[in-house]
Amino acid sequence: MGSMAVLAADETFDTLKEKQYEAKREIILKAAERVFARTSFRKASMREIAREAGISHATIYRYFPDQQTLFVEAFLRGVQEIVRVIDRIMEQGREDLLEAVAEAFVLFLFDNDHYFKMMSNFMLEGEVAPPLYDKINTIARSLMNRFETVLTREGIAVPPRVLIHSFFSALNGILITFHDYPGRDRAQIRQHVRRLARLTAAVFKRGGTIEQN
Amino acid sequence: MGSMAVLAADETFDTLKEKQYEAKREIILKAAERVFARTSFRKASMREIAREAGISHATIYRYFPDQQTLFVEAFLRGVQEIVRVIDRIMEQGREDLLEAVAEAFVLFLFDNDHYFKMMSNFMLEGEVAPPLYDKINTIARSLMNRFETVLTREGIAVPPRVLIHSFFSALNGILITFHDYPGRDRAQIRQHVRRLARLTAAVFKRGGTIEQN
DNA sequence: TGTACATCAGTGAACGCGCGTTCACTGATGTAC
DNA sequence: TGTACATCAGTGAACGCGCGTTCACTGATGTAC
Repeated sequence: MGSMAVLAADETFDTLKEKQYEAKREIILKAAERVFARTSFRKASMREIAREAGISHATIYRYFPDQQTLFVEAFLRGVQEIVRVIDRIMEQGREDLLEAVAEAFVLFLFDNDHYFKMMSNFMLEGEVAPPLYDKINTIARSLMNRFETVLTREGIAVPPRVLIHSFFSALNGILITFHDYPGRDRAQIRQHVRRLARLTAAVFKRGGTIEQN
Repeated sequence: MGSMAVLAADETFDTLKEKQYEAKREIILKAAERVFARTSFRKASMREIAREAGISHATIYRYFPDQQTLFVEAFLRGVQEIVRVIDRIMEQGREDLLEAVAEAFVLFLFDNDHYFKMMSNFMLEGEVAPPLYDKINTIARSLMNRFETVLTREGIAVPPRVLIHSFFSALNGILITFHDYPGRDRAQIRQHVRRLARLTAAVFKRGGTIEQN
């Protein structure tokens, strides 16, 4: 809607048509995300996504060649947001920067846990086309660059790549390990995950200056 | 075969029959594990497991009520081994105990990576019957107890539960994050995972004495 | 020892389901004259 | 302005597949007399 209200000066029928095409893709992607969030991405079927978008399931194939492409695109859209979230935190220049970044990272993926599930799935099953692979890696790398920046600010002079990897891994591990902590409700788990992320950050701050072995 | 060769003194036809029944279950479970290892547990079908065991797929249902039960039982058998592996290391009483334990844990799950996949799946999808849940938790808890013991030996007096959780998470995270490190072959990834595990152990040793925040 | 019967492990065929994807068609919109 | 035609987004129905599970049956083995 919003994108249609304002027309650029050089708008032509063709560019408008293109925009409409994009807008429709967008609608399908959003519908997919809603279905992922509601159930699990593993159970999300083309039929249900279509129902959510208010169209026939056959229509989806006018906009996406197949299911995998649709899923991957939805995933990438969402997960890129995380870099923006972290950048916002880094601009604040707070005392407990590493803790804050760790917390933000972990809570984002906890609150949007279908992204984390999809990520885990891609990482574990690993049957993804190379271009997707590259995109995922680009995101991962830009995350790790940010971790590196913060760790450096924390006084760990040029932390070795392996240390960044360990830290990144540790945060991912919290999410997978406590995703379904038994006997606790979601709010409690969230709190626990938050605490673990901050603790992990503190541990790496303290213990991060390591001689190679 | 081996189990049939020696008969106990009080063997009866009934106990023998029972043993045969158990032996057949065992054969199916082993076949399942082989199929998991060869492909992915997600693609393992009842038909393929039956083929691997040299029986009809209908026969499996004489020994297991359904697929989920079979999978879970195969998983539990395998994954319990990890506690034994770690105990063996702890008995050695070496200098770098925490590193060695971390390495053993991570390499076991790397080399038997279908267990890790199944574990992740159970944790993430979380639709498992309560009794299974209890068993998984029992294993997880006994692992964490061992980590606690080692961390204590390392001089971290009574490490708080959250610290153990963080450490355990960190190791799991290494496995999921670098499961499919792009552009490296399996041997290289194994080496990297090993290094990360040892580094993580070192970081937690150094940075583990933390005031609560 | 021999015979009729019962049991039950093992099985191939079939059921039923949900799914991703394709097909053949419709009808609204745009285009040419 | 009106008419014949072309395009193409959108669709319901149908295809084909693989799967978990069940069914009805077989035939080997054990049991009773």
